[in-house]
Amino acid sequence: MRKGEQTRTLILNEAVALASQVGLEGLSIGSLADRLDMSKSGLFAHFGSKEDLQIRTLKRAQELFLEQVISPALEQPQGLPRLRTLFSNWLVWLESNDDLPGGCLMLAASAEYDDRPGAVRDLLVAGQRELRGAIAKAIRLAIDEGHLNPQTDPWQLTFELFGIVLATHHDLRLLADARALERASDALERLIDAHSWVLEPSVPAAG
Amino acid sequence: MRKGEQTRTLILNEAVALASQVGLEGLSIGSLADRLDMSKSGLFAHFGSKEDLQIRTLKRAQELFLEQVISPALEQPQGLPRLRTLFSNWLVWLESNDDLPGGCLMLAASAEYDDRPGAVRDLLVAGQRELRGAIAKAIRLAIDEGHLNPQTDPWQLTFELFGIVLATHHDLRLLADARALERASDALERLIDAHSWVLEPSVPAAG
DNA sequence: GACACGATAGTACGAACGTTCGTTATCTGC
DNA sequence: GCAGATAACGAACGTTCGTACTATCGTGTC
Repeated sequence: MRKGEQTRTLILNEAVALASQVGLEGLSIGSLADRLDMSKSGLFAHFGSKEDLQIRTLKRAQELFLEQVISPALEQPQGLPRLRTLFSNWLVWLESNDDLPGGCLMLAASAEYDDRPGAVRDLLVAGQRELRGAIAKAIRLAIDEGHLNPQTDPWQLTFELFGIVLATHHDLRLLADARALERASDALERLIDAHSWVLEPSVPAAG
Repeated sequence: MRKGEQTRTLILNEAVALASQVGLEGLSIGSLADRLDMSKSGLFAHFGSKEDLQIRTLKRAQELFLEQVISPALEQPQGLPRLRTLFSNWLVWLESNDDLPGGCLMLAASAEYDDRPGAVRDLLVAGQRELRGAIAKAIRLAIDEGHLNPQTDPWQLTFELFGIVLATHHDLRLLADARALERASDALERLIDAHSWVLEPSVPAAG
């Protein structure tokens, strides 16, 4: 009973790494077995189907994200500190190659499955909804703490923050441009500035 | 000679549509032939290899992007009008299902190939560099026209603008959330505001 | 109208895919 | 240390993949 779960975890960790590079669809049972010096059938026995393997792999990645990005942020005080920690953890998650040599698996899978209905897509949507909710909540708390302007729309700010993360991931991965991290930080600060308390609203010259 | 190019164009248009849904890697010659009521071998004869098909498909999509997004924007006067047109054309491109029922092929392919070296990836990188350059140039012209603050970093603003587009694509595709378009517009306006001329810098209450 | 050539179809191939099977090896609880 | 359960194996299934070779069809030209 114990040995089974042990190797299953081993398999899933390798699956997360491999899928981050070739995608959840490109993840093949044969190549995964080769990487682990296992037989194809021996590996397959741990999962009823390929879809099951894909789902468990995705869930494992979501678990890692929770451990490495969300949870540490929740230990920070409410408001901007928590929000900033969340963001910087997220950037580390994007560039860290320890568990995900091919970048964030959820982002890769989102692009891969946005037009493929099924359990994998449903899981992605659920995870994304949860994540957006968590960010919006953190923003709401920052408003409550007086760190952000109460006119701030949490969902709008969440949207824009997510956009920065996406652009960072894109530039890090496709363009291999490390400046993306600095750009992301700058963008975050400008975003926070724009939603901070102001004595006088800014006055455009023309308009 | 003429018939060949004609059907090749037909094939590529269908390939763009199919690849936007299943990805350039998921694009298979057999299924593409079925869709066009052609034989696999007859279709294959038009392309020396699958990679060639993938590359031509991607180039066709880049062509469409140029026609539908970039070129119309260049007909607008320099500065913010051109920048706004570029952006709104881009949003239409994202949601329009005429040519790309599965969303922007370049964005999908970028996620798919960011870890697969080869000609496809090289083409993606080149296209992305070109696009970023075009946006940055439009921003520079907006600065020259006095529409934007001369302290604006064109590359930074390009990065953030691209992030909004990515977030919009993500929300439209994965979450099927049409509000993304409004969020994108709001985000763009805030971004422009932040880089417009101001009489007095905004003063945060705390800091 | 026949010829030539490009365009399409047909067939076959080796490899890889996910999956199932029966068997063997290894672990675990008594 | 034995018995039963679990884990891993190797082989084979049918299907699909990309690709190659050959034959037929359609079209444009003299």
